[in-house]
Amino acid sequence: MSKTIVPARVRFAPSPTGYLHIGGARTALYDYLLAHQTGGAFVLRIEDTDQKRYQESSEADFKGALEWMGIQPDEGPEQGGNYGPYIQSQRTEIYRDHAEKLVESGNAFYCFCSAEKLAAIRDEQTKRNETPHYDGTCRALTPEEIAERIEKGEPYVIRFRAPDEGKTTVTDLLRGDITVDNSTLDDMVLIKSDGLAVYHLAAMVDDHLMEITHVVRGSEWLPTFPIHALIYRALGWHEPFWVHLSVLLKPDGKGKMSKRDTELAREQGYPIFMKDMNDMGYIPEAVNNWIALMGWSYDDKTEFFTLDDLVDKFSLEKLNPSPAAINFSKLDHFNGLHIRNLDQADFANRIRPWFEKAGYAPEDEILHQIAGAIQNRTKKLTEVVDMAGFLFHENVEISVDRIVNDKLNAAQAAEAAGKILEIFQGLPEISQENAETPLRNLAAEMELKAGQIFGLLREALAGQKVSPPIFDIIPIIGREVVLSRIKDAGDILGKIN
RNA sequence: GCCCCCAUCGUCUAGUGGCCCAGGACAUAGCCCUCUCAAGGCUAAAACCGGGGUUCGAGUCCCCGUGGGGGCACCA
Repeated sequence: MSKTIVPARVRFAPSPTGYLHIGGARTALYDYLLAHQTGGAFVLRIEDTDQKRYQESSEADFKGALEWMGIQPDEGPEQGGNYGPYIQSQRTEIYRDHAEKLVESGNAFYCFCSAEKLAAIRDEQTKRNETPHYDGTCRALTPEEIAERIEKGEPYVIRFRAPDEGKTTVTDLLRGDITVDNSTLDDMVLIKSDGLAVYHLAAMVDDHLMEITHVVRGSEWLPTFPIHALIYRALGWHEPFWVHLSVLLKPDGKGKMSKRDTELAREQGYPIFMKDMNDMGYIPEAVNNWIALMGWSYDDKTEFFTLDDLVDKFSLEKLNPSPAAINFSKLDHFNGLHIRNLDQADFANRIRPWFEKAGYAPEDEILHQIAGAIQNRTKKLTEVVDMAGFLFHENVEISVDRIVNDKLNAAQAAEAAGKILEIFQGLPEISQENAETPLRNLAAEMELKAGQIFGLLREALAGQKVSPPIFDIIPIIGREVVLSRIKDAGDILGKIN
């Protein structure tokens, strides 16, 4: 396996316009894996050149999400580094300088066309079934004209001058060479009339200046990829390795996640945003594993990976260029796997907040026992209170309907409860070893199935149809509670006829 | 409409010309285990988009078609 020998400097460069979602998290994860595998650096850069869409809360959300995933940046706004500042709004001058350089070399030009005019041109072109593109009006302006119009205070942008003849070939690590006709390339805006750079310039300048070796980004950048390479070349820079990740599709495979799908998923208990993962009962180990496998695979067998495994085994070569539909039921599966992989003390700590939120105050010893009883039956942490909350209750409310049926009437049930009570009272310690056989014998004696006795007991102790194993429950609630609950159940059943 | 990318079970995928009458996982169904629910074990059903090439031989290479996705902003 050819691993990247050179330490990779990789950047995760989100735009602070909302919450970090699964797709962004995947990019960040791959960035982290590549950086750590090669002993390079994982850089966080905030791309906030669009003040209209800016959301202040975003940066904290990204930070929190990465922290939760356990993938901290090595360099970034918070941790600093030798290539800062790491926030693009603080690098405006740098982009301007490079835009000027491109103008001087003839690779960019000033453009005074108004937004209205541009829109009109686009409408025309669309009507004629052409690809909307800049019509080149300002390409031939003389330096004098330009100086004059700037002097007059006319707003302007700086556009890249895309070549209009020939072809451009760029190389994506997953797809190989991609060649386009230069005639299909547009004169992209580099500097907006507000003086700020747009992505096409800012990201290229930063990637170069920050010595990024691998640009890992979503495939929505494929159409403008040639422009980006051309900007690098126009500046005389050596290109990084380009990796365009496949898009993540919604679960039915039809299109990428939209706002509506996001809400639908939420209603069904599935998270799209990383911030929701924890509240929805998912643990980061599982989420990382799950996310890593959407668009990447290791071999034909292995699917369970810890973060460390991933750092060790990740490789760009095994990335899959085709779009992948999100599969939430697989997330549930991985969550179960990773929960079971936790050691019991760790699991106990993870479930503690859930019981606390429900108003219980579990002692360490009790919590540890509960953990042992429910760990391998937990898929999402959201379930733990439903499964084990009754253990904290003063009393449980039994359902007679679940006990009494045409195979077992109330009188028999009451009798059975009484017998169970006698058996337990006669035992110095109620454990599986010394109680199971007597219970089974009781069932045989009463011509009942063992399941009926255990079902009755379960209802008496838990007030639930489903619960952890009875002999796991008993030591947790203790002998006194066990006896009194059985007695209560017997009393209730005894009053029915 | 134009440009670009992609194409193996319902879904995620293995497969880099013979090891593939295609392997694994999720989900689904059945069975076993079993005090319930899980977990675990076993089994079943389930795919190489179509057509042309190249080759002794194609899921694997090439072309065309079709389908899916992405993009076409002074957003990223």
